[in-house]
Amino acid sequence: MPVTILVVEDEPAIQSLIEINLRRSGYAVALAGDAPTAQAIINETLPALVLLDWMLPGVSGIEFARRLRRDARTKSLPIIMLTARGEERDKVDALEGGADDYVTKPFSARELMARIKAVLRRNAPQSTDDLIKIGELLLDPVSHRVSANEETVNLGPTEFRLLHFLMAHPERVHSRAQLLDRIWGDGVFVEERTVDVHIRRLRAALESSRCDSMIQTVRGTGYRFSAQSQ
Amino acid sequence: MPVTILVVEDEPAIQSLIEINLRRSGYAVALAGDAPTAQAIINETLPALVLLDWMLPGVSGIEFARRLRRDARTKSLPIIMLTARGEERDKVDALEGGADDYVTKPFSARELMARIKAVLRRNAPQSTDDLIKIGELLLDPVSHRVSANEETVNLGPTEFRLLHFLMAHPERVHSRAQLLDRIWGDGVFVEERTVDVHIRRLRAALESSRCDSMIQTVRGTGYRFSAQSQ
DNA sequence: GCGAACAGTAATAAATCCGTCACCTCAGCG
DNA sequence: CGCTGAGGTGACGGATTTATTACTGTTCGC
Repeated sequence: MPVTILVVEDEPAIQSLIEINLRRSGYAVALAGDAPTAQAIINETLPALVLLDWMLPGVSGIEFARRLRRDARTKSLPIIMLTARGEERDKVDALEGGADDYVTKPFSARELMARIKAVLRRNAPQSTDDLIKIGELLLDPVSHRVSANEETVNLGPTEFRLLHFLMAHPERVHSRAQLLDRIWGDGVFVEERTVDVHIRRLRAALESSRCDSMIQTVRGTGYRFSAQSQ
Repeated sequence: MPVTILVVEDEPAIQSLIEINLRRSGYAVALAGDAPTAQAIINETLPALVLLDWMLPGVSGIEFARRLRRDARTKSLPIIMLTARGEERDKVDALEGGADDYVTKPFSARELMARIKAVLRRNAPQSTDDLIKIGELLLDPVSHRVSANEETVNLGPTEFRLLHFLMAHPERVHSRAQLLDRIWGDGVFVEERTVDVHIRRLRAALESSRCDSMIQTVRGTGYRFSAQSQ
């Protein structure tokens, strides 16, 4: 059973470009030029992932994403946003609107495929007690231990939770707000910049094993944990 | 008797490397260089887990794994495969062949230990009357005795139960609440800080044999018993 | 009943950690 | 090139978490 990806994009050129690449990578593709069509397709058969253009005729992509998040059936349907270059606000809105990732146009086919794969992978059921190993970094939630290249990494409680979250959701940008929500908890009032400081402390702890490069800054948006450097 | 792990691996260097690490973590070890020997050992005494190299002379590891899965007596014997780096197909085959987990070579001792622990935890109750030896520490539930480096360690009743529990569940953080539940009993009302005091007393008793470092504090979470320092 | 051993509590000391702020750096842009 | 805003960095004071010690009451064997 092939994995189906729904592409919501109004420009035919881009649409078919994406379609070709998706098919070549072995995905089944569903196409929609606007939100209503997309909604109809989703009602019919739930795709594994939605590639969603920010600019859509009628209902905007971000609005559509929010709608999907509201509906229980599509609540956890992974969404990747396609945004125009440089529109920082778009990125922020996209992530806060519930997108799992975004890709800025013009994008490379390879990048898009990589992100799709990453999002699909991370959507696999993750029991929070499993060992996580990414690159040389090893995190064991059970013994509450982190090591890199055989060496123990010492972390404070917050840094540990931060790293755990990041490694459980790798290859994905997280806004500071999201990180605060997921790691600090819901009703906590802390400055967003506090995240920076903990990121800093985490990086410092990973520096000796050169793993600090896995924690990457996405300017204007947030942070990302990634195996591939930059 | 402690938990026995069967290592099936033809390279002597790797074999002994694994053996040393396993022993240090408190496991008993059985060694085999090929499938027939391994089979003989298994027929003799069922180990708690099998570490199985993918590349074996004669019968391949994967074939051996399948055979174990076919036999009723070894059907649910946990298997961890050792596969060569990067061979994705191997991993898939290994898991489909019935392995519970796999580790790619070259692997870190730490990772291997963590995975073994995880697999054992998944399908192992614990016989509470077995002799436990981890590092230099030896605890005998039957005679109610503890020794370290041949020297007897004197413990009060609560300290003994605490150490027993910790050694029965090593490499694992326990919150104070969990410890109170499991060691003091369910309906007991005691201050959580009391745990600290008993940990202190336990450490003090282990100090002379330098085993106190095995009882580790995990700030913000609880305590952990571990063979590896820090 | 007496003393030793032990458990639990509380008070105090010590060790870490946390959140902010101020200041610095640097990329992106006109 | 200089501006501007985002992120990096280092320091600090307060807050939290643990360690340690002392103390009290209890149990149990004798």
